[in-house]
Amino acid sequence: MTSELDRIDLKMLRLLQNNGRLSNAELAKLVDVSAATCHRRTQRLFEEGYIKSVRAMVEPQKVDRGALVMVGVVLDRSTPESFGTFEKAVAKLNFVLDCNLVAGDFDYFLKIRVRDMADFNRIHGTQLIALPGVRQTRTFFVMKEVVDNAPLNF
Amino acid sequence: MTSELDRIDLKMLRLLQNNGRLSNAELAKLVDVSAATCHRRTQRLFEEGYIKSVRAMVEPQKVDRGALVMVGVVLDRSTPESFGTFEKAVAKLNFVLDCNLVAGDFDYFLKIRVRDMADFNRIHGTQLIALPGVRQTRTFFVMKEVVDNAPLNF
DNA sequence: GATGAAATCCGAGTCAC
DNA sequence: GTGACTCGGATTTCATC
Repeated sequence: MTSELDRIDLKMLRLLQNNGRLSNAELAKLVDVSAATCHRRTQRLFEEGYIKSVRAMVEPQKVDRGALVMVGVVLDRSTPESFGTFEKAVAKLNFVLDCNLVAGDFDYFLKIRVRDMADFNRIHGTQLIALPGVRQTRTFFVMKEVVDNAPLNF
Repeated sequence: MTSELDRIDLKMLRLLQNNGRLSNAELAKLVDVSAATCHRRTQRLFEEGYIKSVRAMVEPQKVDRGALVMVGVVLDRSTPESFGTFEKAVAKLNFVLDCNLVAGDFDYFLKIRVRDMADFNRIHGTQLIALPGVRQTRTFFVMKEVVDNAPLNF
């Protein structure tokens, strides 16, 4: 059963979001509870799904994925089957970081990371416009990343 | 000095990206090196900036930030000062997860997380259109998150 | 139900090689 | 790069409230 989070749980979540490598002992000191209690509470945050995962944030430039592109997609038809087919296909593309169904001028917005513009153009021509049901795409090259993946505020 | 990554380093990066809680001992087994070697290599990945940080991924719905919104922004003027002022102001808004300067019909794209639509409307009226130099904004409410923050493929 | 103290166990970090 | 050793933290037990 998922019960409420108290002030200590929230503080732990914020601390772990900003530094997932905190040891249990360190975290316990920061939130002023015993190591045993801290351990139990952390377990609960995982078990009850408050923390989905802990992830090392890899620097994209360092692994040759320095180009970020936003792509707006419009589908041919707005049927549930059409959406479903498109979504299944997109989920397999590992260069797609985000894919969101939106209300407005586009059906979907994609956030994509690739090596460079040439790489994107190749992928666009071979994989994006080839996605099922795509009528048109609009590409927005990112010229500067001002804020990238900021921690969640809560 | 930043030298190249070999096959083992890359494998470690991928493993840590998918599970930042892996202990050094576990990681060492997975990449088939001794714990001491694994430890030194991991240190290097941090020191040389391959891993920016390790983050607990908090489930937005669980902390009352279930609404995701993409916002396209157009500025009044396209001067460096105008961009700089806008960017400084945006960086202070803790509900902004991403902010990217793009080429195309908009100047910036923002990715925003809030409690709900009512919350967004309040924020839009009081904080977004009030950002320095904003001529217009276009809001795309996210109706379904198909892929959210997928791990980087490299 | 929750907690913290203590006891055990295991891994991190450091050493020599 | 490996293996060993030491020390500190992770995890469990248990008494207590």
